[in-house]
Amino acid sequence: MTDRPRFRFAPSPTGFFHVGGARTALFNWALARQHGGTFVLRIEDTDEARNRPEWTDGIIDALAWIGITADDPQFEGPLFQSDYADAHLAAARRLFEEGRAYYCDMTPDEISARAEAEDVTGYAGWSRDRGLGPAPGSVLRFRTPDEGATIVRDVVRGAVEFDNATLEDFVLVRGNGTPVFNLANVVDDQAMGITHVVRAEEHLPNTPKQQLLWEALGHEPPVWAHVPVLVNEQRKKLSKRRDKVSLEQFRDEGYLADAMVNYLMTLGWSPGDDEIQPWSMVERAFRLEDVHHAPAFFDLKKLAAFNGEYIRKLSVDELVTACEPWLPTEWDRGRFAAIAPHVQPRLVTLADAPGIVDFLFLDEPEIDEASWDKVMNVDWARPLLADAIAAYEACDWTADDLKTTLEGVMASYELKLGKAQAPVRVAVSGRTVGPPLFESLEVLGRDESLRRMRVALARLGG
RNA sequence: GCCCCCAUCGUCUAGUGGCCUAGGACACCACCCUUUCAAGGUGGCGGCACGGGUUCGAAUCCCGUUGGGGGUGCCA
Repeated sequence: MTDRPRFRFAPSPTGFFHVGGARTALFNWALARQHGGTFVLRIEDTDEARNRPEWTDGIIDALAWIGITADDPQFEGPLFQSDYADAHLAAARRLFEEGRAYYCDMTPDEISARAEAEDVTGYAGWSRDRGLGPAPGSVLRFRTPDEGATIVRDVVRGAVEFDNATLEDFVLVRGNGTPVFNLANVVDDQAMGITHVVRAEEHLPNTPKQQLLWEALGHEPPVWAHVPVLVNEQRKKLSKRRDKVSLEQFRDEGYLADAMVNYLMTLGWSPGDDEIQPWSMVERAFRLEDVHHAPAFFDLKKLAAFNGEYIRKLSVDELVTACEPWLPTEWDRGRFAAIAPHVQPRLVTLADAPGIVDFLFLDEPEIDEASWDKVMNVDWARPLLADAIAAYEACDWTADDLKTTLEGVMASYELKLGKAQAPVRVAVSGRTVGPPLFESLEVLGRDESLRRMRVALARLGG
């Protein structure tokens, strides 16, 4: 690798940050870090994006969330494609003057008509020798070589050969005078001193054209690397329409950045037998050469498993802090902290937290009728509840004591603790499932717990 | 149609000619633990797409087939 490699990440703003883009960014970031290089953020802005600066801010925020922070010395940007418009046109002019490109005044309709008539696919260089000059409505086309092959040396795929005869004379500048993606892209990369282009595989077919442009413009092509795309369960490229692809959405649903980053890095690459690895390790171990070649399924279930694991690794303090955005403002923070150790192993996402312990904060528990019917429709439910209330009135109100006391009560019913705790649980929480009962009671407090139990008893006709 | 890429358990992957009776992770199943639900522990199920070569030996190399995907814009 060159001394100070420069990697570029070139998203086009769309109002959300694609998880596939996040992975590509991470790959570039790891490389830049381990080689002391630079991560260049180039915004490939369009007219629409130019009018929406918040889209660019969104990209920067999303990158920051996954640890790629704009104030890091190895981060450069954002740079905007639109700022290089003059350079794009200057390059086009130069290509024309040097005979590497030519003007064509055929309309798309004329082209398809002639292609059909001559039974060829696409544009067959019909204006190559017409000596046309620039004119309104005319496009500038690149004169691709007729013979030989363009060989793209790709770090992950090896040498990929494209027969030049199959490369048509592609458009460089549109009829309205604006440069096309391939031209702008190459000119920008050159202007920004990019040495490594690491991007998704969908760009591979564009690469021979871009490589030809690099050479025509007098530069050595960069190091290319095309990483596999992310696909859905139907093995199709992840699409915004039908797949959950927005990084912001995962963030807002309570996925941890560390979990997301770790999971994303296992798509197309593996850190070894232990997949749960901190970024500090991943950053050192990642190798483009080791990237897998086949598309990878973005598996929400595995992401969820990673997230749960990362949540369980948090200290209780960290967990409480992390949950903050999802907690109703009126909830007592001390009370949440007290029960937090017991919600921790039950979380898939941080957003799940409130739903698990809401009964500790509500004035009245929300009684799930199905749970009530299931648990209370036994003849021993009412007497056991009555006995429990009586025994609890004289109890120390610690989780241990609450458990021992209930065990004393249930002895006369010949019940196991699993059964005996059910009516109490439903009386207090309204549900059959939830955090450990006695710890919950301790946190809820004597008065409120007993009150709820009495309400339940009354409903049972006691 | 044409061009390009790809192919190991359901999924993500390890594997670079003998360490492979193919390893790990997620999911799934069973059991253990247990205060419900989780978490945790143990075990299990499950794969080299197919056909030809090359080689003493192939998941690994070559060819073909089949199957997926991507690209084929005056989109990016």
